[in-house]
Amino acid sequence: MEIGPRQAALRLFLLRLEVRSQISASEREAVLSLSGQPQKVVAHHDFVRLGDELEDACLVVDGLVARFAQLEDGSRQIVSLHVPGDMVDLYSLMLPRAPSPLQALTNVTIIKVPHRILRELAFEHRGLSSAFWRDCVVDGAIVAQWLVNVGRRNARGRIAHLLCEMAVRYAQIGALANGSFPLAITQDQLGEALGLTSVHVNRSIKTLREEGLIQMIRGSATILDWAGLTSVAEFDPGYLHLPFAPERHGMANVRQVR
Amino acid sequence: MEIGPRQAALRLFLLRLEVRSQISASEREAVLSLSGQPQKVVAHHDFVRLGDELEDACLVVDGLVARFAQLEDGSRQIVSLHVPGDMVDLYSLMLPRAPSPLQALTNVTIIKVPHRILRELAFEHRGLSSAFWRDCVVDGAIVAQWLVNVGRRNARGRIAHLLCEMAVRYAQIGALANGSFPLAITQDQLGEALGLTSVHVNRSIKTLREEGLIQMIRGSATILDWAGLTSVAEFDPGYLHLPFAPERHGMANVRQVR
DNA sequence: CGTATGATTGAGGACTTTCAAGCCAAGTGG
DNA sequence: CCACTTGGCTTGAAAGTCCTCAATCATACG
Repeated sequence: MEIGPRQAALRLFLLRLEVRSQISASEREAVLSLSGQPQKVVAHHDFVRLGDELEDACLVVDGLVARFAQLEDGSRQIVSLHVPGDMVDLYSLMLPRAPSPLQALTNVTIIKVPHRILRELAFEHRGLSSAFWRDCVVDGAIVAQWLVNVGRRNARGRIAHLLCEMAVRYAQIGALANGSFPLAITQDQLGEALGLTSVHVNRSIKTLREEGLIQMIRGSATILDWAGLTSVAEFDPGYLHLPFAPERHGMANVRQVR
Repeated sequence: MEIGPRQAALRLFLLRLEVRSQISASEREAVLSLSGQPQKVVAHHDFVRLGDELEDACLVVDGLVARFAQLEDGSRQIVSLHVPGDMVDLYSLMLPRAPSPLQALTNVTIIKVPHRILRELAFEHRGLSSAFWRDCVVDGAIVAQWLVNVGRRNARGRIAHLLCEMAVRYAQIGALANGSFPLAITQDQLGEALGLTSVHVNRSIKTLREEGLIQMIRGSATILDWAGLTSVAEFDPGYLHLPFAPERHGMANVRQVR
């Protein structure tokens, strides 16, 4: 039997909940039977605006979604990135008035899952209530790591750290192979996430490339030297609360001789 | 009847929960009867270390507490600041293995509230469960704002924004009067919070002072021109989810003529 | 094939850091 | 009561990182 995109996204969502929390069989079923029709959003469209009164949370089915803030001069700071299986604004259950807008960085498919249903689930199932709460907390911990990244590292380190994080997160959804994962993000958007200009992002990527650590072409990132990159980034994946074994993705934990 | 420091801190904690969530009378009583003896921590001491297995959450009774991250070179990034009435690591209910260390920036009094008791409370009282969850989410939203601050604003703007935020938070606990509040933080620590060096913090504070916007002396910050400062900071208090009326604290919303 | 979006590179300037020194207020001990 | 110490604040000069402006290049697409 073929499974649709909705089912696939729900499985990813469930899988991540299970990695971080204890989920019972009935809770598992409840999550997998969540409703909501997939809908498409074109690249660069802000599909949630600041202050919107939300009645649904967005589950990413396909593509890359960003949560961001915008200043008066129009410049943006991306505050989090979301891959398929992420419930982008699960926190909106607690803050239905959107505290940050959401943008589709690429063409995206999302499912709007009604708050009402999520609340019912959390009400009926203690385990899911905790799991949702915990996921919100982990999301916060990731933002905190980004703050450390932007506050303390130089451009090269910031990019390295982001790439490490995204590699682990793409591994979790089975989209990391031979060190490559589909990071469909422009250098402009990377700059918005890292507190840099696209020009400087470009130069720093060049440095990392010349060091033999990474490669980035046409929406795909490849990590050539996991040990080297994590060392540059001072990356410790603990904060993601995901299992990760680099050697299972063609990223032998051996620093190349240069 | 005199109330002890524990009772005072619990009242501040409860007050903030009530501002952000619907709390029933029985829930109110339950919060106020939380146990835990006050204990003192001397300035600069890291009283929670990375990876500690926690069995309590820390409620600040007095002083200023910081959550931070430390890099290999010893440099630190402060990720959040906590004033009296804040349950610093409420999130530890969901992540008992400390994801960030905690430091006393000043001499501090805290109460360690057992997770067990908080869990019982959340289990018995739906409203408290939501309130705790929501508070975790708001804490995350504050960190996200800090990320925007560090990622997008220059030193002057960052300091202005932090001062605005802390003014609102001190107002909430009744510690803002005539634009002054007790921000007992060194310029070194300010730098650690804002991704700057203390030298540059110093120069930027000087600028703000010369512009007639603020004054900072001996552990006390004074906002001389609220409108001017919020304008420099592009500050919008919404993300704090606290009530705030500047004119009630001797901070008329009128920009001074310079 | 022209157009558009994103990547790349150069040059100059702005903001921030580093290193170093001096200052000031508060606390300590003789 | 006063030298002495200490932690934190202040300032100067030089260097470094990152930004701005601008032009060129590459790739995809209608």
